[in-house]
Amino acid sequence: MGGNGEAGKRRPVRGGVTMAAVGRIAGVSQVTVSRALSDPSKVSPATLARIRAAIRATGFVPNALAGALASRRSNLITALVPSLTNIVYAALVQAFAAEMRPHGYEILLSETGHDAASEEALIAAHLSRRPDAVLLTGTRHSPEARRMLLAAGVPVVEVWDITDTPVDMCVGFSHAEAGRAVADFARAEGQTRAATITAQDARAHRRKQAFAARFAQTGGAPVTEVNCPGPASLAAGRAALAEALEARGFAGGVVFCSSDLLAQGVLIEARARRLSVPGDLAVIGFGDQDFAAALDPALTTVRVDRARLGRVAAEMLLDRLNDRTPARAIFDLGFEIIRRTSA
Amino acid sequence: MGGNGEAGKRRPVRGGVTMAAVGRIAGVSQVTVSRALSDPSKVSPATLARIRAAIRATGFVPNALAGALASRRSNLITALVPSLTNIVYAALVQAFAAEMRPHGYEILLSETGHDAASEEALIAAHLSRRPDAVLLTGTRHSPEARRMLLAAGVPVVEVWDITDTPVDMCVGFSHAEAGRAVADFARAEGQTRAATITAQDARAHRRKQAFAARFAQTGGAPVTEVNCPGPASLAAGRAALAEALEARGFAGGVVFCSSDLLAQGVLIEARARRLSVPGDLAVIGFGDQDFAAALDPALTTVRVDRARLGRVAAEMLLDRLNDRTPARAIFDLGFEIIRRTSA
DNA sequence: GTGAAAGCGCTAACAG
DNA sequence: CTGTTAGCGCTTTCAC
Repeated sequence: MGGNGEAGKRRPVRGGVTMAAVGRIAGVSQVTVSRALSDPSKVSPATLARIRAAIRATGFVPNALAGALASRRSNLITALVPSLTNIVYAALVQAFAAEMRPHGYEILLSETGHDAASEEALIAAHLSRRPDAVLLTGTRHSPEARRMLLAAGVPVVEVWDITDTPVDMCVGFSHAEAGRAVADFARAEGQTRAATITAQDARAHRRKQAFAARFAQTGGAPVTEVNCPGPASLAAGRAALAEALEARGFAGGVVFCSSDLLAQGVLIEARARRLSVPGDLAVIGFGDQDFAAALDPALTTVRVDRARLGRVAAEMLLDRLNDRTPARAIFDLGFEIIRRTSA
Repeated sequence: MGGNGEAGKRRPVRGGVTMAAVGRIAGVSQVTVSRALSDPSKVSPATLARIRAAIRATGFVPNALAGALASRRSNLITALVPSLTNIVYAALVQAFAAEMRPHGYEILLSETGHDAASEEALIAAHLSRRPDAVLLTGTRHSPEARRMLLAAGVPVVEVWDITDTPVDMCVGFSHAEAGRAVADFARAEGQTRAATITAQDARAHRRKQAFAARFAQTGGAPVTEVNCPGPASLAAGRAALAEALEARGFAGGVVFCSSDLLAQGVLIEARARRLSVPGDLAVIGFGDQDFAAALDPALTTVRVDRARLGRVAAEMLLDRLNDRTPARAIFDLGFEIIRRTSA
């Protein structure tokens, strides 16, 4: 006992103190309480003090639902990402939220799970909350989704990819360009044979396709393409390398993985097979995650500035929200190949 | 040009179609539209068809703000986690959201950043959205935070830790117990010297303290405690081992890390120093992340079923939301030491 | 500096 | 099966 825990208790009364109640206690009308909260300078110091005391005494927490309904501003930003457990998207959201919160915006976050069909339903669900802005991952959306977004009339930013025809604005980089750049890098290293290991992710597949096409076009051998069934993981990377080597006739060369995690799995599998890296196997990851540089051998990979991506997305939205015109509506953030020792 | 991109366009009219407008088109009153949406069986097939046609024609998206205000149900769950980029919390939220979404609940997510002060402000901000339930990480909250939560009168579940005095309900495990169990494990292995490497995290510190106390109490040497300044990372793990070895007089034995990531860093640093694992250095992680089993040597660690944690938290909340009494308000999920080869 | 009145777009009774 | 009447708790506008 003791404490106010009361574990297991039933739910008490809901919906608490109102501005009207606070006003009654402070001896003012409800509007004055509203003003005290939204713009204290419009209220005399004396009444302000009484109102604040009443707020403290009652534990008043304003009802943002009512406020949003009346003002037509929800201070809510809706965000849709493929996965929360993928560090790439988590870091992006983290940076985005950190930028938006100081401006009074809260983030309503949902996972789409790489599933195009569910995105539409989620967008509808989110729009029903009347967000002030929307953040989406990727630039491929159903026509109906686009229609709803346009009809909602709110700023929209699509991240992690770029397109000439965003719903509103976009910030990211060209995945096809990235794939080609890696192919050129590998060819320049003198690689003639290549394999790709790709997790289930639309953008990863675009990188892979561009890589394979360019690699072959520039004189490399046809690329061995291994697709992992689920999300990226160490184990999937190990299994994929084993498959490439044993079942797909890949005899060594460069391996381009769709994520650093996959690449780490490849590194581990290579060590288990006594293959030298980068001698027998040159390994290239994607994402430049924290651990990439600390691996042994250090992982050569493609860096995308995820935190900057989140910040830029936030800035674009804030520009629109404050009726400023964003410097650019289509922002190519680019990428960078980080050469370390694995390739 | 082309497409409906119109990148850079100004914001069009906000606040869209209302139920009243839909009703006007369908030749019914606004309430009938409401009924058609909430319980189609209460509307005749003929009018239902007309209403649906009108909804499609107008692109009507219901205003959940107004609905929540009127019904006093927001279908919103508020969740507060220390960090989104920490896989431990991300996985928990993922499982939790997956369980809640089919029941019509959306998740408003915020990061507290291990900062107790900001938690209070965030709780207030979240409560202003009138959530139907609240999920919090950890069981240590300011008195004011507890007061607000209690006053809100909504179900609350605290996760990732347990206490006898939850605000409402909790599900997790005892971090002190976990620390002691690891100490016992290490002592049983014949370890007499130990070091801890701990990231900045209140619960990690509780595990460490319990570990150190138990290790010494059972005859082990005083424990070398290294605290990392920031969040866990591979690099931090490497640096911490170096510090223990070079500056803190740790001469080998068992190393208990507050996360698998840190442990992986230790493994890498050990290899770089030509220390054998588990011979010179026995390494124990925490979390049993995906990669733990795939490392070489495979990492001995403490497993906590994060997905189950999320599911159980959701079930507890759903019980309350449906006026059922949860089977238990305090749920000890336990943990398990997974013995692999690193210790 | 303060208040009264009128909604925001919906749900919840209560009639018919 | 359908409509009418009241709000939900705020912000906005216009008075004083």
